[in-house]
Amino acid sequence: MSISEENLRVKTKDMLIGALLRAPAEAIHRRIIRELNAAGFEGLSQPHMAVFRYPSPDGVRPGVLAERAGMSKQAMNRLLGSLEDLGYLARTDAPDEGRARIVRFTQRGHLAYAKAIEVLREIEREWSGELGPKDFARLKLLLGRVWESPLVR
Amino acid sequence: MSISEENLRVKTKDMLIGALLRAPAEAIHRRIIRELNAAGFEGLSQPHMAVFRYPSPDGVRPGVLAERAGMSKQAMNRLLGSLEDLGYLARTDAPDEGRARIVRFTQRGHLAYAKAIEVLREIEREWSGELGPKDFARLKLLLGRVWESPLVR
DNA sequence: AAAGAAGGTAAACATAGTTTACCAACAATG
DNA sequence: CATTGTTGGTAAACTATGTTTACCTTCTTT
Repeated sequence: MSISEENLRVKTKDMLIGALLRAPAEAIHRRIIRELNAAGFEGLSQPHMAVFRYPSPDGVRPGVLAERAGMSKQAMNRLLGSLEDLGYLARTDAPDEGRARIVRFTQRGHLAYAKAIEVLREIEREWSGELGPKDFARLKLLLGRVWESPLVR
Repeated sequence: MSISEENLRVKTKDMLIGALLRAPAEAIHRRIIRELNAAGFEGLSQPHMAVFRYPSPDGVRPGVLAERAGMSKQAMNRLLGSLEDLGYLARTDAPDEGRARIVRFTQRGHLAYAKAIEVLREIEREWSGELGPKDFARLKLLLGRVWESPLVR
């Protein structure tokens, strides 16, 4: 190993939970966008992922999506307009609920969302191969416990 | 539990690794910015975190930081200019290395970075309390193995 | 010496978000 | 039952943050 490589190599032992979560989360994020585009779902970019993510936006009101994504209703509404133009979803009137609207996937939207899930499952297979199925299951279980706790709120 | 609450509640079992990593990573990210600002390190915002994160930018060239952050050298250079104006760092000439420059924390920069680490350690204590020390250690160990693997590249 | 590569910087531009402002539908209240 | 307030949504102006394009300086190569 060269001196520069040794200097660049990072010490996992010193790493705190922030970086340990951030790095793989970002890598996954980028990969999903890349593979969606490659699979013919063009036009989808980073910001759109605030909509195309768990839990599914299908059947949900715009304001709720804005809150989930931690952004203003106006910003979310623009994203929705953009995704509508790209043919992934439609905003329909909610019957009997005042001015409320409801976001619905189009056929194309359903396909794109399914593709994203497919990519994620492939990533899970890779991780499972690297860590071993038992340890990967453990990892998911632990992260699930974090999610269910008040820590993430 | 009301009907609407039940509908909103999310099923951890169904969650894929993307959401399981993303949600806590984002929560931690926001909290660090909030607590840094509250501790008197004002002006620091989301984009600055591309610099203020592991591994430390201290002693590193701007181009390397750009690559680490996955952004253009120009965008990084602006961030660095902003952080320089805020008094957190300085770009100094690198001796005997052509046009190269080196990023150095100021006193204030060192203090802010130390504060961020302190917040992270507090978060780790909280997680450790929630999961139990053993399971939290396991979680970090597993994430460390992911980091060391080619999965994150 | 000339050409090219590496590192950095600057300005124009595009994108994506917030702020401000407004409209429509329903609920509550006198 | 008219007025007021609340909720949900939308539009436009503004702000920030990033990329693209272009250029400068220093060092290396030929």
